This record gives sequence, structure tokens and C-alpha cells, in this order.
Amino acid sequence: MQADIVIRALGALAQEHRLAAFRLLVQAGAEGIPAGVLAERIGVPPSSMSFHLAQLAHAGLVTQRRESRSIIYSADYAAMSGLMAYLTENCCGGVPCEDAAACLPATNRETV
Amino acid sequence: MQADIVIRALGALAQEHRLAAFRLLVQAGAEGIPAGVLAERIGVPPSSMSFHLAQLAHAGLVTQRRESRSIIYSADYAAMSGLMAYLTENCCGGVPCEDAAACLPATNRETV
DNA sequence: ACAATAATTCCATAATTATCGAATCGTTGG
DNA sequence: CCAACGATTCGATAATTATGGAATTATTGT
Repeated sequence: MQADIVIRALGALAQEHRLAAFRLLVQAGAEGIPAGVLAERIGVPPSSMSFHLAQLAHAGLVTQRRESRSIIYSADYAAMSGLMAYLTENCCGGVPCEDAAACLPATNRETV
Repeated sequence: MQADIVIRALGALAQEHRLAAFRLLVQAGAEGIPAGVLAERIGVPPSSMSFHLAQLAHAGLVTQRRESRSIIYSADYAAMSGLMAYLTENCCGGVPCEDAAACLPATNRETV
């Protein structure tokens, strides 16, 4: 995972409505949620929701599928965990962490 | 952890230079890195670095301490793991995840 | 006290991002 | 085929964020 896509993903999540949408999708699981339902639950007009969902999709955080008239969005769990791994990569630079709990995803840390 | 601070943290990380700085700090561990060294390594003028470090500090992602003339920054691991926990909170809404690996920090999931 | 060093604040400018109404594009049922 | 529905794209405006030079604030050694 390269910095470029990570920045896009972080930027996508760093917005009130998009963060709310993503969390709803994370909780919804594989079933997903249609765009219109997201717009209604979050309280933004459809055109704004589309804009935000496009950002999330462009960052690879969500996938979409058409089902009849609706377009259904789902969270991409792999992208999310890749993002977290990137943030903690090589945490503490090999030195045993005092609070090892913080280095949770433990990408490069065999020492714990 | 509330949405407000999470958005600030994500926004702080969603920028090339700040992400680079934060990762250097994560790898540096408790020892930390002086502002000037960060500016030089990342290749931005001191005033820009100050601006970015202030953003990270305001988001609670880094702490700072003075040591003689230098101000030394360190990553706040607790804030980082709190951030990740927020993103995966109530992942898959109780339904057993197909790819459970993605729900790593496993905040609310006793079912796995 | 002074010069040098490390960092920050201030400020104007540039660039990016968000908002939402109106128009448009697929899909379905009658 | 057409009216209705769900969603997206377009476009103009508003708001936020990034940049970096110059001035300012701490700190140290002589």
C-alpha cells in the first residue's frame, strides 16, 4: 500500500458525513446499504451523498453494486485494515514498545 | 472517543507531509524527533513544518517537549489506537465476519 | 549583554474541498 | 412507450486548508 492511496483514504474519512456513512457501512457488513438510505439516515441531499460516496469509492474504501434501481454500497474491510497497517508500520522501529498494546496490528513486529 | 476528534485526527493524517512526519515519529518511538530534523528530512521550510506539527498536536496525535533549544515531538500511540478502534467499532454489526481478519482491533466483537 | 540557533506566529496568496439545486442517466412497472 | 423512481453529473458559490517569507519568541554559549 502506497502513501498516495493512504492519503486519499484518510482524506475520505476525515469528513463528518463520510465518516458517518463509512461507519454505517462497516456495521452493515456484506449486505450493504443503498445510496438513498444513507442520504436519508445521514441527513444530506442525494447529490451531496453521491459526491461523498464517490470520494469513498475513489479511495477504495467502499464498493458498489447495482440492484434494480438502487446502488448498494458496502465497506471494503481489506482496504480498512490495510490503512491501519500502514499507520503502524514498523512501529517503534524495532525497539520493544513500552505500551505494546498500541502497536496492535503489529505488521513488522516479531519482537512482541 | 467522539467523532469530532476522530475527524480532526484523520484530517491531520490526510496530508502528504503530515503523514510522513507522523510515520517517522511512530518509528522513532518514545525518543521522538526535533521539529527542525523533521522539516529537513521531509523537505519543507520550518514555518510549514510548524504549521503541520500544530495540526497533529491539535488532533492529539503527537506530544511535544522542550529540550534545550529544540522542541521534540513524539507520536501518541494511545491516540492512534483509539482512532483505529473507532473506525472498526461494532464491525459487521454482530454478524460473524466472513473475513474476520479485517476486524482486527475487535472492539465490540466477542463473537469471534 | 550579544550573537547564534531552534522554533513559532503572522500574513497574504494559492489551492483544494464542500454544498446543493437543476438537469441528466439507468431501471422498472403498467 | 412513458411516468416514476433512484442515483449521478454539472456548475456556480462558499468554505476550508496549504504555502512560505518575514518578523518574533525562547534558549544557550561566550
